Amino acid sequence: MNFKVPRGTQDILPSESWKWQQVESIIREVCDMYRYKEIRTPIFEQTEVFLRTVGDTTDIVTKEMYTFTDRGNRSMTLRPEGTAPVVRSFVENKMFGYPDQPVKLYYQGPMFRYERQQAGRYRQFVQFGVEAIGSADPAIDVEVISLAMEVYKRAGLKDIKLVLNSLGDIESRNAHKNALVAHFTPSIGEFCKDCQSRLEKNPLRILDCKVDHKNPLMATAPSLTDYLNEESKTYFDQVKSYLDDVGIGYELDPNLVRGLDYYNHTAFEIMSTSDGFGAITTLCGGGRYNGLAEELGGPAAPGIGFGMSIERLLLAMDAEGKSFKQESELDVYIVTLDTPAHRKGFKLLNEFRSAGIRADMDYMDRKMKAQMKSADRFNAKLVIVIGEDEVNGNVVQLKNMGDGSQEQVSDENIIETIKEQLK
RNA sequence: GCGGUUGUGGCGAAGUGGUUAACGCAUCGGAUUGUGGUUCCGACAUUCGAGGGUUCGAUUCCCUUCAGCCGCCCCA
Repeated sequence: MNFKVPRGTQDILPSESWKWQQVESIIREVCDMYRYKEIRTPIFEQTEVFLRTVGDTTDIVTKEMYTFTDRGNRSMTLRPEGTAPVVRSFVENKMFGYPDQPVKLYYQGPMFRYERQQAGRYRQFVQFGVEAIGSADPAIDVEVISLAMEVYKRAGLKDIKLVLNSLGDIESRNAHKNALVAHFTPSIGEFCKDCQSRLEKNPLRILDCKVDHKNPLMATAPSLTDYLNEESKTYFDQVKSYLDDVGIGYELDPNLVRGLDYYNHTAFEIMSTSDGFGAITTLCGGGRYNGLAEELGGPAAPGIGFGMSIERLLLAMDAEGKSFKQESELDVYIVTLDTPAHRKGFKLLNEFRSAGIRADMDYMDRKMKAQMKSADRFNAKLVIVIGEDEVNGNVVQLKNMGDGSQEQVSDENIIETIKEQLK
């Protein structure tokens, strides 16, 4: 029997995991800079949390959730996204009563969606996200966007663009939705079957259909922008001018729709424009969700946030030929020639590590030459050679791998000498 | 969920209905009895994703299944 990782999941091996750690430290630094604090919520929630918020007609809920019944006969779901759990926690822990408002949180961890895998899409993926809850200031929409852009900037990405839209408030959105349905219903038969189901589920999506885009009804369809009421329009204008103020460029896309029901007003995506990227170019998606806290049983608390996939960030870096630099793995590699030397080396090894020196040695009983090759492969700065003479003389040979120089050092002085050479 | 495509050693990659499954990289050993990144020599797949079938015989043909990749729906 051969075991494999479940479809759509992956092992992140040491050859990759160090890159993840680099991204994670960028995330921590940027969030610290913006004063966002980490929150860690469970990996599964009561199914109802997602049904009520994400929307029971959305694809996520209807066909992508990992839902199971636990032994207490409760319906649980592996989280498909991060916002609903965070807002659930906000309400449950009464964060609306915290003195420092808005509450600014970030999270990072695996999300689960049962989808067919393709480039940049997995069934378990890691999402980093941010939520600012409690403020309806358009400036904080821009703070959140700016935070995301800063992460990409520090990762070295250049080929990215911000795409922006306003979904308006509930009133505007419903007015527009009704107009769309009225516009398309008489002739929906001319459209593809995807569009026919979109008419029911999410009529806005008909507008960016790849199959029917040349249908004349598309050009004459009511635009969401025209249906924004005064308040929504004003809010959107303010977001745009704050973006201008901080010098973040954007592209307006009146057809930009998010796949979760809880969004209103600001909606945005950050996409890769790099060649050689697959069909999935969205690196980050987010928006405003006023009303979500109430939906989860809390007081009215406006919020905005985004989610970004670490996998896609790494993919975008590859597509742009960007890479983190790998540091030297080792300060010292200990080469030993026989059993007594191996024992002495092992003892020294432990002393080195206690002294804060990164050290390792051979455990495969390899010949000296092979041990030297290992030291080279690990990019060790120094090598210590121990043979019969060194054991008897209470000394070691200390070799600098950079310039090839070598000196004999007594056992008592070895740690001090190494630290000196590592400076 | 739908369509297309691929699956040979740690990695990359040839190949054929027939008895030894190229080659390259990596690894290990030796040339050099205690010193790395070069060179030379040697070793390294009872096995060709898994299961079944056809056949005297299949890694090569057929079926099923699993997985990867690309795309659709949708999304991070």
